[in-house]
Amino acid sequence: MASSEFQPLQGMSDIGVPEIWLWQMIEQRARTLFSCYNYEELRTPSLEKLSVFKRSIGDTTDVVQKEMYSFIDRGGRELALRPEGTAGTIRHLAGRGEEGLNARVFYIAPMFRCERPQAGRKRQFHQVGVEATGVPNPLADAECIALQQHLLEEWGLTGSKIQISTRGELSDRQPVADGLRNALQPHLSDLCSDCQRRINENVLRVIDCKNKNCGKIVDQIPSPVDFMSEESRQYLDTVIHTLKKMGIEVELNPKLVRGLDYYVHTVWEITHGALGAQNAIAGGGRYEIALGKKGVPGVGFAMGMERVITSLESCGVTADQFVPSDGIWLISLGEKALIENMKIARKLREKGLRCGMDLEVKSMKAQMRKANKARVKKVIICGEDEMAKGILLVKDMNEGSQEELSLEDVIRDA
RNA sequence: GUGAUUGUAGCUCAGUUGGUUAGAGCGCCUGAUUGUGGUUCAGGAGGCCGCGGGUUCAAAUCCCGUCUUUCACCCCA
Repeated sequence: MASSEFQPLQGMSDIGVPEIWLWQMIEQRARTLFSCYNYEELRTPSLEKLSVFKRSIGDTTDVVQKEMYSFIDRGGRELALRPEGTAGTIRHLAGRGEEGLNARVFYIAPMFRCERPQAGRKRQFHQVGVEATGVPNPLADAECIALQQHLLEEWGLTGSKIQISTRGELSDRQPVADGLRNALQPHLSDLCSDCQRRINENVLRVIDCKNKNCGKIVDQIPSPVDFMSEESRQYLDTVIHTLKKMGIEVELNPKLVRGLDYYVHTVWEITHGALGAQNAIAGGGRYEIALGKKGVPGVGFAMGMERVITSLESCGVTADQFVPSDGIWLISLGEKALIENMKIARKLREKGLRCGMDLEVKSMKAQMRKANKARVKKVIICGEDEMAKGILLVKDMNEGSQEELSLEDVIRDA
């Protein structure tokens, strides 16, 4: 790409042939599966009031504080491009009253985060996600994880790992934070400088610090789950037990930390080795989102489509496997045949057949080459002889055989 | 936001210590006696050397800025 005039913005990309075939496969199979699980599609606007995200994702989270595209519009309103799908979805469902409190919706949509691009991280990226509202129920969480695992299977992804943990109930937060702080206090001087700061701001972050030294210390102290109530631990056990019965393998990881404020109870993450530093292809959890005086409880997940695609490619699922390869190419020998073929093409397309042709007179050789590139199954040759005889010469591109057929025969065979 | 890294044909990339008309492979187009693709052979088209400035007799090559690529930190999907 020589000139920047033709480039999209930093961290954003155009998606076309050939990758688009993979995207289409992913979206088609997702829609089909969601319908099997009784989820309906919901499309919310990309742009929302800033407060929608501040309140549900959390005012102090990095996503809100430093990653959002937010701005003041001409009317002086504070707006933001959505950095994730849950907040807008819940905003919508909360407005639907009672039926919104017991709904199942899915979305496939672009999200925006103004970060420095990196492997598996774009400024405009795409998520497929679901939200199922309703009071906390371990079976709902299990079903949600099962759906997600099923989806990965449909796409043909292998080698992914589901890690699960819990954040407990709201009332568990304080005991967990206090417990961790107390446990870490004796090791304070051995923690990295970031963690010394985190211990006051957000203790949970110490738990998943990548620093080796911090990791060793964290291994010695109790996990967050140990400080939670009996009920919270029981809830997680039920989720894991149910999944086991359903034949779904998950790995309990008490050190799993999810950054968004709205999570309560079950949280999980799906990772894949092909990814690099950003190794999570998906994340999910149960949440309780406050909107006005209402708290909307639910469970949901989001998967990063770009990350799913790099994972798929690493296990041999690539775009060229989904190239359209049926269809017909019309070859016209002479001006009159060109017009005749326009008429035939129209008829074939009315029957739902993929059908292409050159729109100017070219050599037969050139037209055959195009037919080959278009990967069509059959070629119809139309010239003076055929028009005189009132038939079409049909060539099978794989076998190389030719036969004379009527238009009706062609339509029936295809 | 911090630290690295990249930019030359549609694609993947060469391009010597600055030196004349910037190359290759793939792809594309045209042909190899009548109206037949994939293979082969011959020929051809196609470059703001990311952009702007500077140094120099001379810059794809050196310097500065800017945009972009890729990667890591941070955080997340």
